[in-house]
Amino acid sequence: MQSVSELLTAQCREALVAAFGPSFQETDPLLMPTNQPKFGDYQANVALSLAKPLKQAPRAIAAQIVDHLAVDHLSEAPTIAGPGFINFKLTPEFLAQQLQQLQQHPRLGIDSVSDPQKIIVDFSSPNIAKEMHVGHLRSTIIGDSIARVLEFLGHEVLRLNHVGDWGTQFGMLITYLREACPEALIQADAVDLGDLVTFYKRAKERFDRDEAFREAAREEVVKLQAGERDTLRAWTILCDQSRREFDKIYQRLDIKLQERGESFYNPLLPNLVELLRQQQLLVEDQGAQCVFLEGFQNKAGNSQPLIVQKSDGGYNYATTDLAALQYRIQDDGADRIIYVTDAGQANHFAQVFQVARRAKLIPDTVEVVHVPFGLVQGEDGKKLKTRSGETIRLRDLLDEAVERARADFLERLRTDDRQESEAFINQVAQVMGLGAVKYADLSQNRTSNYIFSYDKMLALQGNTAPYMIYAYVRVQGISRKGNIDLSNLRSQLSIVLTDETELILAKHLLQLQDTLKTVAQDLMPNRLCQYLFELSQKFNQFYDRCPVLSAEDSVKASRLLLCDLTARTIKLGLSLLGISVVERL
RNA sequence: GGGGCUGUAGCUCAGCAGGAUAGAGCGACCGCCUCCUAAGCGGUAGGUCGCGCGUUCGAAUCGCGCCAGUCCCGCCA
Repeated sequence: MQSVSELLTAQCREALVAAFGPSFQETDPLLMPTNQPKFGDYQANVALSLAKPLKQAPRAIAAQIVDHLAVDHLSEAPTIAGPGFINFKLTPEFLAQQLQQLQQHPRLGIDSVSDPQKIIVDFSSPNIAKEMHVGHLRSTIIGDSIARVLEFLGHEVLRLNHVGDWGTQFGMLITYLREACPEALIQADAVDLGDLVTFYKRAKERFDRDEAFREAAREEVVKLQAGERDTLRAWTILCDQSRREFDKIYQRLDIKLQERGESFYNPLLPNLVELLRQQQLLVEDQGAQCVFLEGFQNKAGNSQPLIVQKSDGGYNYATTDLAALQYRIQDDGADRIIYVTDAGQANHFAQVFQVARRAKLIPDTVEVVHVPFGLVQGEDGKKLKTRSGETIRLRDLLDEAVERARADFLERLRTDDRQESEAFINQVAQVMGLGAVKYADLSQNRTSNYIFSYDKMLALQGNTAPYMIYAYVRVQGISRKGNIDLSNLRSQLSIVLTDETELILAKHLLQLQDTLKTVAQDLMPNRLCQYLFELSQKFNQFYDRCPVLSAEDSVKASRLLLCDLTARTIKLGLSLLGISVVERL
């Protein structure tokens, strides 16, 4: 379906052309929702911006546009207000007709895109032999939501988990384990992941202070890269073990993604360096193979290098990312590649993208984009560091969230003197707890930093997942109470919108498509959260003022329709955030 | 030294392809359950949109400069 704003925009375009000629075909009418009800529902600001080129007064321009507007099938007569705004107020009849269409549309009015793209979303990406912590939560949840939205819109999405399963860290860890815990290297599950993390920290300490250890670790890396049998087996065991732990988390969070770690690209690295050499981008400096960057300077004011091959012959993660980029474009056939990582890597990606462009690895038709998010900070405003040991483990965080939701729900049951089955209580706790965690993260503009707080993350009131789930449950309550099968509402029922809250709700229901398109373009799930929160607010106001079941038949029918559309929209919207609902509370 | 991000109400943040009187949640205070579940609804209080200059008919939004916080910057990822 065409959205209301698309319909109005199209009409404005036609009016512009009719009034001022074909050269205005591409002029954006600058249509947007009004910020105040007294100005109607939408406003077109184009008249003001045309004042200078047309050398006419904005209000006079607006008048000419209005003269050529044919919008009486959807709006009351447009008015010119203030310095030259054109205001539109949608008619109740039009809204009713649009709602009817929505009701019959299997995807709530959202058509699949006509030009599906192959899109890679690279997210989550924990490191092998480390535990997932709150820092991984943001990438995982934001990436998953972006993938869900793009999938729903009809794109072919490849969700890639670019796990850290290669490199110096393994040299350290394996070297350390050889002496501290050799059984971990030959036998699966000889130690658990928590112990591995401890070993990793100790290995890192040794690496930082012990020259001989450092040398041994490097040799181990060389063996790994050469595919030496012992080392490779140790590596495989470590990876398998970590993978099982990750999968538990992903299963719990209902996140699907395909693992393709750094090691996957390892065989491609020599060719990539060779390619850079052929492109004459490579410069040897102090034994390392470098590409000197444009626009990046070091302290001395000289051009900064991106090292693609170390002086010892090893490769860096920049090399891997370049190889991955090449593979994803040439072999996966990606049209758009999205990297969801913390903002601290902005420089890195800018550099990698620059070198890739200069090496002609990125055709003009392919979009590569870093989707950064702010750091997870402690209460002190400092970055939560893995090495500090104060990091909160992801699985503990999720446990805590579910436990709090459960305690809260039990308290409510006690207050209302209700009895419920254990299974039901568990389900509510699960949905509410995990929903709260995900929503807390997604509802923030991802670029801002995130000060970690259990209390804020797990709040169950206000702009939270439970608020929206509650609105959804209210609709299901009406359905149960009235014995009404909402999925079976008569499609030709008449709709009468009279109360202000009904009109406001109806208008908001019709904006889902605009919202999803924005999210797909800007990759900002918080816009969808904002939309759903406002929808729930508007529904609750409607619910407060407009009885449904006790209303007379014609009114009741259209109110049921509003309820059903609201519930379906909330359920769909939350699902695109990776959040599920319950049918009752 | 260079660069990224951030700075909006007591707190946490939306808004930033320029648009009419800057919004929400939490917290505070005052109301609303004989009526579809109050995880709800209504109301009050609370802001020199970090500071300055500029572009513009119009700037929280764009540009430049400054201040503050945070992160990154050659062989870790």
